[in-house]
Amino acid sequence: MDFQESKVTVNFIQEIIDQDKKTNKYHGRIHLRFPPEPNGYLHIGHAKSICLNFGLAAQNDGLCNLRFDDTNPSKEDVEYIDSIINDVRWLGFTWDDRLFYASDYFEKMYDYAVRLIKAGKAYVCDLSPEEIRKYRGGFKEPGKESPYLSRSVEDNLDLFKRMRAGEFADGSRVLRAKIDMSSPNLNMRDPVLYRILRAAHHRTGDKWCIYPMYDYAHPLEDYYEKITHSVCTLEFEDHRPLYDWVLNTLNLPDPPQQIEFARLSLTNTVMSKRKLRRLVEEGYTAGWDDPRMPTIAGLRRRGYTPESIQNFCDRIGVSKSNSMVDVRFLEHCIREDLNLRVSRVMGVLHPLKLFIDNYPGDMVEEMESENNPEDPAAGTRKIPFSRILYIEREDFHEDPPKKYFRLAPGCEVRLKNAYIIKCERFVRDEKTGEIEEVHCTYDPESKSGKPGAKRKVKGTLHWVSAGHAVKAEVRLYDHLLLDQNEGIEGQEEEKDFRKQLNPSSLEVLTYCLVEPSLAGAAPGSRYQFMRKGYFCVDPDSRSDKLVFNRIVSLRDTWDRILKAEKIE
RNA sequence: UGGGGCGUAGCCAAGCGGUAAGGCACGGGAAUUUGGAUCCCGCAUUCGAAGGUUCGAAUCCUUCCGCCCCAGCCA
Repeated sequence: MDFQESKVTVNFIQEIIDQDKKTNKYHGRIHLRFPPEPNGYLHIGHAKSICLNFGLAAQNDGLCNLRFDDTNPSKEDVEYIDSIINDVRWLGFTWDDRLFYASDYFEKMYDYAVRLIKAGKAYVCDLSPEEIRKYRGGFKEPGKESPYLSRSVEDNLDLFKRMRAGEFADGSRVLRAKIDMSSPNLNMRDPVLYRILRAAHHRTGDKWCIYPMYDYAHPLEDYYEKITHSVCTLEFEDHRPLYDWVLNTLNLPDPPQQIEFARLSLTNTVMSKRKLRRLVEEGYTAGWDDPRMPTIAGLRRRGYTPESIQNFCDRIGVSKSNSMVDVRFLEHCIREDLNLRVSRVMGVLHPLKLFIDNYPGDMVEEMESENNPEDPAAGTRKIPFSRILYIEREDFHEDPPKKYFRLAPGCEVRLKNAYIIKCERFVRDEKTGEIEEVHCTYDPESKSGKPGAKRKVKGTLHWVSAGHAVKAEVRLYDHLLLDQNEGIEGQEEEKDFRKQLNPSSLEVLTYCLVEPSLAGAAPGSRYQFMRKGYFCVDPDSRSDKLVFNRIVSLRDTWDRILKAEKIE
């Protein structure tokens, strides 16, 4: 009997859903939403939320909406709407016709505010922003009631209508909830529901000059869309009583419930919008889609697959404890994915010329190579081999360190899918002292596939044929931050942020040589450069100038041995 | 020292009164025409700490300690 591996992930939110299904809360319906504010680009932290919400919906036969929480026109822009839609779709999620905007509900929300006023639960307050702050009190002192608290319903109705009509200046009045100025939860001290803000909205234009605040708008948006489980991040925990207050005070049936989880933090990575913006605006990175950025756009350009990101998000788990996930786990996820699906090719990043002195100068052989040892169906291809080759500079050592099993004088090594060669001598540039050429002889009997190839040789090198190789630029990326920890959000000094930046997060290699099968490789296509890592053709790539991004290196045991010895 | 949360290995994270899953990282080994992938093996006598309840506690109770969030007309 063949059990289908169930893909249901259980976390504390799923447990709540299970319970709600059992009690038939919401009549068995499960409906979630991903509600970004269109004020920036999506990043891997948003991906966690996207995968959570859409994933929970999918595994519960529910639905998940995409909704723009566009209640603050002064910070928002259509540019972001487009990028967010594109990114969520790229990640692999669909919302059918359920793309919504909070701004579509402005009229309804206004009516509900009128209801609150009529119920004596909201009032227009003329206090200035500074006065409101003073009246709010502090953590230890209770707040004071607004002098405008006891305005009549009629006056409030009139004033609110005139706020909407544009009779008052920005900031001169607000609509406030009438709750409790002495609440230990500052969010309940008569929070602002509506403010006057003359800013052109990207969707409603100048139709409105008052805009609802998040705490008032969000529960209503959820209610209008018949959301059942409103998942958000931990910092909104304190707002939940207010979320519930709005719904309960308006006496709305089947009120959605807010559930909070911990946002994602990644080691060696910046995640706050503010810092991401600084990276772009101060020119540390080339833009929002710079392959070093943890934005969806950056990861996409870097070469990450949507599947690997989804898998990562599914596997890190969901909880309420602030956590810092090791970025190496993300790297593991992309390696794991690409290992199975991507073709192996040979590319030399730091070329060193190698002559096979006993190989005929006019001969070219086509060497057969498996495209992917993990996937026989990927087939094979031919790679030209000739007398003059290039190998990786680090694959030759005139005086090899111990445990080194690559090329060195007098030593034998195998050229992948070709011959076993022996190093006879090398040529050094007199002026620079740099090694310019390595001369070898080959064993004609050792051609790959032939019986003579069966000999044990300690190392295998990748190579390209000098006369056939294609030039390429390769961009190597490293973590944005040197530190494992991002640093406490908002606490660190400006200069500390700069100090944390990795000065060598980008290394551009302008003269690399790749095998000829890569000529004309399309932007977005991914390969494994054998022994080096996974690479993706950048959009900057042209047919006459290939450009590759290194997605992630291969695990490098040799590198670890070297580092371990350095420490000893 | 007001309120709301959170503490299980280096990092995530299961666990829901019956004797510490899994993954990443790390270490060792096998095999290998990628020092990749794969495969084995190891990696918490203990769950922030101390008391208590219980035959039995990471799970229940008490106290303490540590960390995070909140005083926008941002979300």
